[in-house]
Amino acid sequence: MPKTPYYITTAIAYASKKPHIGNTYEVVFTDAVARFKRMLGYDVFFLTGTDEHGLKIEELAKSEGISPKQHVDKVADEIKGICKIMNISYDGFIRTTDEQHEKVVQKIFTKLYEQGDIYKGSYEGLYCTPCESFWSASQLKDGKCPDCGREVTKANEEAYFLKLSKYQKWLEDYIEEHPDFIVPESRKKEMLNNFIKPGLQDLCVSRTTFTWSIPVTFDPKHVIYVWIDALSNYITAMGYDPDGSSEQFEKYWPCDCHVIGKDIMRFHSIYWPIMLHALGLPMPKQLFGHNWILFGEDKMSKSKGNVIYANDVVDAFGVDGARYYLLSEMPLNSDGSITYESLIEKYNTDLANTLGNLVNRTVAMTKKYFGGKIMPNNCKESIDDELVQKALETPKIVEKLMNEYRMADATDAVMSLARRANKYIDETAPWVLAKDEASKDRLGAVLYNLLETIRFLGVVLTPFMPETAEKIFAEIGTKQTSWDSLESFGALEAGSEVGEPVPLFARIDPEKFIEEANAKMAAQAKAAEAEQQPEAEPQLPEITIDDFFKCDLRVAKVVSCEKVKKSKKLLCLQLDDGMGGRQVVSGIAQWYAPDDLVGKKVVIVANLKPVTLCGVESNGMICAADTPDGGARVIFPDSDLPCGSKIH
RNA sequence: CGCGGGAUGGAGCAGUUGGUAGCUCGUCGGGCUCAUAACCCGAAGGUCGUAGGUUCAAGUCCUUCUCCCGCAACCA
Repeated sequence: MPKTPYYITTAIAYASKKPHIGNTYEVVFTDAVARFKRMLGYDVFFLTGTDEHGLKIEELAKSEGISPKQHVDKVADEIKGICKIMNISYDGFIRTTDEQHEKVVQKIFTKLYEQGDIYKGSYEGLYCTPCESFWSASQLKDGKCPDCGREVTKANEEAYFLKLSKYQKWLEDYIEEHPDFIVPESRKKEMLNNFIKPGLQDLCVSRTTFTWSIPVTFDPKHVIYVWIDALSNYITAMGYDPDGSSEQFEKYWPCDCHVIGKDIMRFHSIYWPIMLHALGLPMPKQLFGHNWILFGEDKMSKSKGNVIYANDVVDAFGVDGARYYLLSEMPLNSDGSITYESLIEKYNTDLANTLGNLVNRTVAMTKKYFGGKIMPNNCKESIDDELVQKALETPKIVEKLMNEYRMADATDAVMSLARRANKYIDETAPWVLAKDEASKDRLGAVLYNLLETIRFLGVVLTPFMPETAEKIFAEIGTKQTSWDSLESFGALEAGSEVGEPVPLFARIDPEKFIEEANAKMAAQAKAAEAEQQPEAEPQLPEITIDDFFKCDLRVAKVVSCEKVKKSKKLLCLQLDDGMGGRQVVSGIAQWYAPDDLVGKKVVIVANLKPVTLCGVESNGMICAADTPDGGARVIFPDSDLPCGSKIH
């Protein structure tokens, strides 16, 4: 009987810079699923890769003085390197600059155009001529181009659009009728309520403002903009072709699971299904949106110095230490958090103490009492039953949990068996048995049960920690490593020899480690700070003093201040401006509590045209300085300046 | 009232269809010595965010409120 195909993918990583450990989580997660499915006998294809086009990469390459291709080659190599050190068992690695991919994407684009799903229209926006860029109103800084600060003008750009509106109803019905299509459930509701039900806007799928992308065949001044290019990787990599697909594609499509971050759920649950539907292809069976791994409470960022890369963790904890941590720490319903404290704790308690020490002490006893030879189990006692029972049910539990993507619970189920085995050693006290020649048979049986349980552990751990599993098998001298071999207790080969007892995981001293890690983080933050200096904002074009005097800057006192309801960023301030008072709304709620500001003097732009924000009128602007980490700090003038003082 | 998720012993989490509240870590006490000062046992510690309601019975269902988080909107 042919094996059932199973096709699983990660999102392709944007090849702009080296991914950190949080980004690496996805590929490790997917790898565990892929390995697990292979063990169950599926014919698995596991695809990952890189997304290599776009303006950002074009610009990055320019600033580095290399070609975009050179840049993405470098980053793609880094990403492949990470896969290698994390022991990722992908079957395919697609790059969107692969010739085959580019060719097929062009065909897809053309096909959609010819059948009327893509049409030519115009893209309305605010255009900055020198930068050749379009901006939306909300991207503008003070009404000017956020890049160069110059005036923008209303302009139309010719562009191609994908008709999402046409398929809205179909998509809504499809998602409602297939409750397992988008998991977890909360993400599905998010998509449905926030995007689909309010109505889909046709999607702009081409650009003329940069060139580092795939040209539109029939209109080469346009390049294909991200979505059609990037999402198609899942089918082009498998050999899809509108003119006739490969056997491989026919075999594996539709995909069983797209593993993606929650941030790109939108593209995968809306654009992708509509594209596929328009192409006449079946839907992927499932989209799994995973959460993020944060550093403590924070997002990782270079300026905070808390960026952890895969190789940092691997250097200290080994591949499997890193894999185990990522897989076992992620909660179901919220973002996970990585800290060195929890990393060390998990490593020491689960891997070194519970699992590693179990293997070590068992093998050591086998050496000591039987010269390393595995004795047959011909002396059973009822006290063995509980251990045997637990060993037999563990693979079934893991299977169930893995099918629900509950990694943390699955790894815990494995550890639970290891703990039970440690307890069994206490219950049977082999060192007591060893003292009496008459209980030699029983001693052999006890060790057999332990070694067999360890074999179970090894097999069941394989998807999560493949390298450790291999070490375990070598240490207990078994060739019985298949999932099927866990059907019954006793497949371990009596008569064969165990290996040398080598510790699987060396314990780590938390205090010493954290001290070093903190020093490293501080150094990283400092380096990032230094690196950021040259990136100072370019000075704006010259103005005259008359231009400056158009701007009425005043000192004002904050009389009262409160948060704007329904808004996370806005504070509403009542000011004494020496001119009768006014109300100003400011987007600084993330950095200032209302009480921080009351009574303080601030600098305002007094003659700014009033606007309404979130339903609240704002007459002016509070002056604040940008901070390197993207925050803002309000400028406080001397408190003895009278309200209304003019500033120049 | 924009949409959705969450609030469970010191910490991090699990609790399927309502029926004595669990797990890991930490703490305290004890045991063991095969082992990586590892392992095993026991104990302390929770009125399951708040206020009501349904029920013989609610962490689990309904409603109110408070606080967190995600998405959307919003940084004049």
